[in-house]
Amino acid sequence: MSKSSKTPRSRPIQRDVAERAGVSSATVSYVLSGRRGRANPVSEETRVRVLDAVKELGYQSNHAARSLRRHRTDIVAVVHRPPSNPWLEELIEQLHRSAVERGCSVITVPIASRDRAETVLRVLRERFVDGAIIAPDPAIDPAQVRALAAGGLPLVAFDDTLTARRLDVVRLAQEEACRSAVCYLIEQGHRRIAYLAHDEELALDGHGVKFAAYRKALSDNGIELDPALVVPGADFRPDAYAQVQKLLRGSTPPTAIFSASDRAAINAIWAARDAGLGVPDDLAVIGVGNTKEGESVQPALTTVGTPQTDFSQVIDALWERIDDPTRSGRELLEPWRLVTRSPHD
Amino acid sequence: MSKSSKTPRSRPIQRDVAERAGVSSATVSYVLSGRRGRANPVSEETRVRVLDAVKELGYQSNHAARSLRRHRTDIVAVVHRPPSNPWLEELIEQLHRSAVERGCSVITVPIASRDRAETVLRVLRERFVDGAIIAPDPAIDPAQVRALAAGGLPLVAFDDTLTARRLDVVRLAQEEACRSAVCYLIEQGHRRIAYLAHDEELALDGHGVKFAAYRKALSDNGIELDPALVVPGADFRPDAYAQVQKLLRGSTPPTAIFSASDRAAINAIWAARDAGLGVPDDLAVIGVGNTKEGESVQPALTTVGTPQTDFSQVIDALWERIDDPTRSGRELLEPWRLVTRSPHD
DNA sequence: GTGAAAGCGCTAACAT
DNA sequence: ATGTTAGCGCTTTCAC
Repeated sequence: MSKSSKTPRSRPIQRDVAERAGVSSATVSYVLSGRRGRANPVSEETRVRVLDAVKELGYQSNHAARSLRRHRTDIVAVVHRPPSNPWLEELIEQLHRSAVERGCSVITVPIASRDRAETVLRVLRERFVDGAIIAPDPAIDPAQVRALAAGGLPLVAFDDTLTARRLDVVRLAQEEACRSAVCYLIEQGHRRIAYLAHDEELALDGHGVKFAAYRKALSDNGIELDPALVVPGADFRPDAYAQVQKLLRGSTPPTAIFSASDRAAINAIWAARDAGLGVPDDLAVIGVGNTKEGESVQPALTTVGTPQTDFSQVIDALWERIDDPTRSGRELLEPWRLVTRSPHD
Repeated sequence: MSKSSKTPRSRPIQRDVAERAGVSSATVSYVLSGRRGRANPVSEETRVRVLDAVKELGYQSNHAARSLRRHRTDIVAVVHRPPSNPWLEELIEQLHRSAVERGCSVITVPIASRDRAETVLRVLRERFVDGAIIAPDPAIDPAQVRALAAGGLPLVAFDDTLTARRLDVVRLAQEEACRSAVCYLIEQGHRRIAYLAHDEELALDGHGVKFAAYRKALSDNGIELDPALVVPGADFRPDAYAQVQKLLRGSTPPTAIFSASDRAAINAIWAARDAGLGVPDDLAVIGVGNTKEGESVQPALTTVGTPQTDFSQVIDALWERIDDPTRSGRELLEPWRLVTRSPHD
């Protein structure tokens, strides 16, 4: 009895292909993966026979076995907190384009909240991926990012506070940019400035950088924070619309809004316009993200964000770190800026 | 010399833990993964020793090895075409909640265009995941979905035409619902109805169901299709705004718009309002998706989509198929409907 | 140019 | 209650 008559498997394996082509499993591997490092090719005749057998059997290589052996998965991840946004999708798109050249696939790992991070990060911890980019403001404890990096996982994180130790970090200088945005409103004479926060930011103890920037700008200018002006809603458009609508109907409505997302800022503008208010005369609005969308609102949205969206530096940093995981940490600078736009038309 | 003095590895492996705890590698496995099927537990004392060793060494199990052995990865994927949308994010969120109970992680596989599908689907073909949900209108050739299912991959696909053979399909009856939406506009007396399409739909030869529905509704009512009224822009808000703005400035502007997404429909409404037109009097707009956001626009958006967003049936179908991949294909019905909303307030 | 064989790190029978 | 052992399916020396 030959080896071939083992218990029937659900999917064909390399050995099945080898037997069908009348070669060894090693040869099949050479044909499919190329003989790395060696110049010795497989003869054209065998190559064809193997390829035919592959097609006939519908063979697909087994990823687990391959990556166990090769110590790499050829998959990279983008870790982010939903909801998605155009900035993130551009990052993923560019990573994708770059990844195909390396024969690498891109997946995303959405993490909705910190309490869920621990379980989901298994995908990174257990080396399911060769490396990852961590998008700004993920729902992950910084300590977990450090732990992943310390574990040797190639990582590039958009983060302003993490030390660039065993990972690369991209500095956005979010707090400074956000502070300048709120100060800008104050310079325009605004005193009652509302803050439209991401839902999870208000839930966290330490609060996030954007809220910190907001508070700092107010206190630096001797303005007392009115808790009634700090509301959630930056995550979802309908929430933003409803929250702003409620604010504007209040007894002492704000004259300006600083929104943690462009998304919400735009809905704030709509809520104001639907309430019969002029923007920016009756209500000034500043968003965060510098998305294309902000350019087509009426009036165009003043916002805070990265001036450009060329992620090649970031992506290259990831590839380099994957190729040399022990490389010392690097710090990239893509500082956010205040992008003021005057009403157009 | 004991086995322990092999060449130094980058990460500790089970054997390292075993040696440190003075037990066998099998015991470590039992402690960490539980003794599946068996009732025999590990003694409390060894358990603690092993766990201590794990912590001291910072051991993380190797996913490739584990899944090679266990024939499962405990990872499921959601395949979709960017940009993301609230409906999709709700699906992912619910899948997530359900997955953690099974000790399963969720990843997403964004596929931007068909020509990129082949390479990216490696993640599914090579059994990187235990199963997948394919969101509506993915950038994948139906033949590829069939091939994946035929290969034995547990799959649940939102699709109206695929045969529920070796996969489960969720029928949305998109075309019928979209047709009824366009017919609704025609009944209101509209003759010049524009179609705001997803970018890739216009690029494809066969065109998509939404465009087909649009054409059918027009021809059924004896209205000739004006190519000038079929424009892309449904993917990105600024594009939608610009396209509608251009349409409205044309010599013979449309009186109604059928948009392939709520997202774009809402921007169509704003383009109209910004152009000084009344909605729906001067321009009627219908979207697709039945998103929450459509409720807070002024006027509220009439749309086409799933009335509810409880995905438990779909998610359960995935788990059942993963547990029994040979189960015959099932057909789920979540038909889209026309959701008419009159101007509110 | 091709094959034999030794693992990659883990789990699960089976033995003790 | 714990250890021994035989692989999972693949890649990669090394020998021919």
